[in-house]
Amino acid sequence: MIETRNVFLLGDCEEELKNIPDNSVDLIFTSPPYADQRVKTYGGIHPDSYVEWFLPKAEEMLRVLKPTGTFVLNIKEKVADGERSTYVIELILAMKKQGWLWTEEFIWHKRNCYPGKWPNRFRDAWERLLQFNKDKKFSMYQEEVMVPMGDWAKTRLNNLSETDKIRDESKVGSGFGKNIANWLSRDKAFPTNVLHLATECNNKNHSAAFPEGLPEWFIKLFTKEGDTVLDPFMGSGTTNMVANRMRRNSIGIEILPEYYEMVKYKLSPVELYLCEEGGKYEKA
Amino acid sequence: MIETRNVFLLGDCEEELKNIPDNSVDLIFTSPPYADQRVKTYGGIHPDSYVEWFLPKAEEMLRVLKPTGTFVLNIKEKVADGERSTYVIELILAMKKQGWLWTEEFIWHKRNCYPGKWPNRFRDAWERLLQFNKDKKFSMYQEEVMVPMGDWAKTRLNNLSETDKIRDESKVGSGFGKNIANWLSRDKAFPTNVLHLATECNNKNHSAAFPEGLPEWFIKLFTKEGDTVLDPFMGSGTTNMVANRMRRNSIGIEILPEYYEMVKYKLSPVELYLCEEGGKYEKA
DNA sequence: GTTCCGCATGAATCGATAG
DNA sequence: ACTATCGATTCATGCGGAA
Repeated sequence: MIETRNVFLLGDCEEELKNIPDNSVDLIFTSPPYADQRVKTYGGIHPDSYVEWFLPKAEEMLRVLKPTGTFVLNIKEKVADGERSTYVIELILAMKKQGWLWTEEFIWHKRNCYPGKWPNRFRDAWERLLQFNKDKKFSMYQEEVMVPMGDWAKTRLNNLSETDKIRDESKVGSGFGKNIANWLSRDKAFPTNVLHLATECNNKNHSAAFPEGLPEWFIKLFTKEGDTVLDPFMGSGTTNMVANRMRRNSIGIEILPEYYEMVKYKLSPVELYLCEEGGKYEKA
Repeated sequence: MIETRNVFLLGDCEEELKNIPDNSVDLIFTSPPYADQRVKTYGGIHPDSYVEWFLPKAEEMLRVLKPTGTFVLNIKEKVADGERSTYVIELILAMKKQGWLWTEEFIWHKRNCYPGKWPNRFRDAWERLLQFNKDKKFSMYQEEVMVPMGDWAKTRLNNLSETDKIRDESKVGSGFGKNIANWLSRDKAFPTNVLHLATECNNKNHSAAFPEGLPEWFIKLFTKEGDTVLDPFMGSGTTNMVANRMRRNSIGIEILPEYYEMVKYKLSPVELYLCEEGGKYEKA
């Protein structure tokens, strides 16, 4: 029997993070409000002041993260006046000055991105997953995401391939589509820093910012059972719910009471799990 | 009969670019030596001085590009001492100060055949394709790169137009409404800003920096026949060869005599093409 | 029970119109 | 002139009901 603890805090994470001890969190996974987005719900942060807004929060996150821990930041800059805004890359530079190591940048390829057509631009189908660390020696459990090819192939082929194969075949001679057979013949899939996940566009009470598969992958990769996962911009609590299911302790901070209450209602502060052969993450 | 002109220059592009007139190039597509990469061939540029090294060259490129033209820069920062280097994002900020517009960042997802494994990092499967422009109004031929629609289109195409009509009627209020013709007989969709191309695994007598499909896609997108494509870091001449095949004029600058000679040998300064029904890019 | 179809809707972006 | 709002455009996905 494993007991997993959930802590939910209501308020601005810049303040609420101060209630969390130094070096106590194994993974921070979050998707903050993007600049000028969600103006109605979060008030909206102007691109020009985004770095300044985020930096003190990042400072607290740096404090609460264990030296072996990892911070994964899901973010994407929007277009302003025909150009990509630079606040995200400015944030990277600023966080480095703050003491963070910018270890890696993963790409989340959104298969079902928002539609639309413009004369000067295609649809934006990717977001950044910036990996930051306190120390060069951090915990990483690669084998947890190096799943057998059987499962991975099904996912890849179901999610990706029918469309991709068609598109590939139309590009003969350009190097497209040559290597699909290679993916099929492997017994182990080696993950890369590119993730393919569809957004979940059909949620009930709320719109999830990201699919569950996203936090799940990083929780597998950077934590083990019993570790602690923090989301300082909890929103609808996707990260916490997934962490919970995977037998990790979770901390969530949310500034909006309606989201805070909703998550508290959905997830209990203590969850009990039964250890069973074969069944992972099964609730007791 | 169409005549296409190729110009090859031997030398440092910072100097050689000065031989090219103002506002004369429609597309610059290039993959410069990455910092600390290709140490043997280019001498290697240290990450700390990369921006400083690149900037005067970018200044000349800004001069030779037409106002309607586009600069596509294929680049990826390497890992140094466990961290991603920041010279690429610093370069973006510096080029903006120089007058460039950072219009878009495309992702080249490299579907590679050779996996790798490190204790703290997965294989890097993507590179940046940074799009810069001089002006907000630039030429873009989107219909040239359309891709087949997803699977659902086969069975759901009819329904989609129904759905769309209904959705449209809910917004009726003024004018003609939408153009239904856009949806009838639609079998292609516009692509996104994520490109899937396999790296070329077959080794030739040189190591190509990128597969032919990469310049081909951007040449289709940003130029028409008879336009001029420039690669200031020509290397083995992939960009020029593709441009040539697609009936665009090309300019290539290369600092290493052996590459320069090889390309001159492969590609003649003037190519003649026969215009035929149905056959695109067929050599006379 | 499968499969198929109807349908709603997304961390989007632009251009026109209104204040 | 400059900003805020709004309508138009578009494609992939999952759910739920129908065949």
